[in-house]
Amino acid sequence: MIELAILGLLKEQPMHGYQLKRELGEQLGGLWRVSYGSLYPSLRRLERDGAISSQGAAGTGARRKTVYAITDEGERLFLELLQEPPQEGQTEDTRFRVRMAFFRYLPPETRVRVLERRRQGLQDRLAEVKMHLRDPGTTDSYQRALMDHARAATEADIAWLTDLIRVERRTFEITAPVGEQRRASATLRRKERTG
Amino acid sequence: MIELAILGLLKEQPMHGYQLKRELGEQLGGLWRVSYGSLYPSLRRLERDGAISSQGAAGTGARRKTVYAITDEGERLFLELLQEPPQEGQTEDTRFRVRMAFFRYLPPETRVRVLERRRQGLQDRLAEVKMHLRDPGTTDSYQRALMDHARAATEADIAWLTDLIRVERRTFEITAPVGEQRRASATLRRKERTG
DNA sequence: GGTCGCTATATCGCCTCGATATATCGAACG
DNA sequence: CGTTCGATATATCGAGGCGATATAGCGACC
Repeated sequence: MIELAILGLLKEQPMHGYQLKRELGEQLGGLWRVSYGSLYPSLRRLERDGAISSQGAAGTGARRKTVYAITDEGERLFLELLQEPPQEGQTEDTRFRVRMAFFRYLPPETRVRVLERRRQGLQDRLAEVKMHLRDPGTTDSYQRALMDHARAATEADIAWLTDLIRVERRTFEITAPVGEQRRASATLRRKERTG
Repeated sequence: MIELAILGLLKEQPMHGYQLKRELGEQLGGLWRVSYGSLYPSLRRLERDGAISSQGAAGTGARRKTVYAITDEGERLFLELLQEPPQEGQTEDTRFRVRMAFFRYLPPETRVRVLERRRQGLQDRLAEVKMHLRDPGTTDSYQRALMDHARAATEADIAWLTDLIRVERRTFEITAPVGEQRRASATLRRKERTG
């Protein structure tokens, strides 16, 4: 997940670690902040895997500024991570946010697919929460309040996504030529079963 | 955080690991699910620190059922963790949820204090998000949509908390005798400066 | 001229997580 | 009767995330 964010920023311009940390805070609107303990090991991994290249020097001592740039392999990896299916862990919320922050690099068709997968995930979660609310075993008022709030928040999230999807589809239909449009609609209709 | 949840469940009755994992999913309404990779090491730590005690046996081979029970030290630790000040990390949301699931073990006065600290944290976050929204540098429509959604969600959370606090205060004022009430109000007014 | 705070890289230990290994048990099936 | 399946139950592995902290050059300010 942090790899996706790093690659997304390096796609715009080469940067050094410290700068990446700041930008990650600003670009993503404080929605997520990385720690050095995650950042530097990730840079090592990415370089090891050939997704980024470093060119050190420029500055003495602690002012070294090891500048990292994205490679072709990195560009490929970026697009792969951007479309990756949801992993359904507890970090999935953050993962989705980071992905959406770089949506502009995906074609409208793929954007809609990612958004719909996310919505499906939330609908599953909503069903689960509702089931728990129906369970008469949970009598603790605070636990019920938590669940009810989770229900409301999830419903709001779903409504927001539905709106986004609608807007995205409209852009898509205006932009795409007729042939493209029909093929894309078929894809959209098919996706529910395959996911 | 997982320690708090384990202690909270063991407070009600002794349990073995597998049972704990199930209960954590049910009791907390699917708001959080623990993995074995977190559960068993945590049980080891808690036992090492004397917060829980295990009494193995009962069953042959893999059906051992190592039953864990909370100790006096565990009860002390539980209350300490339950009131612990916010750490402001990315896991703070989950931490708050787990804490609130065991609110019944805290006196109303302390509950209000925890809720208000949480609200203050969210207000800080809201201010940050709003600042980012005001920044004209962020032109990406998806990033702006994310921030605006974060704003709305945070505002909804704050409103929810405000409501909870109001209800909690009312319960408090009805329950507490006059002397208690005055002392408690002073504590509440003082808290902003000390935190 | 001292010290405060920002820039910058790096590492430590602890914890979390998903996956997986291992093994027992009851029920279901033919 | 055997066997196969799924639930119960404990445990560990490697990869990775996180907060704290170390180190050190640097400009600004009084």
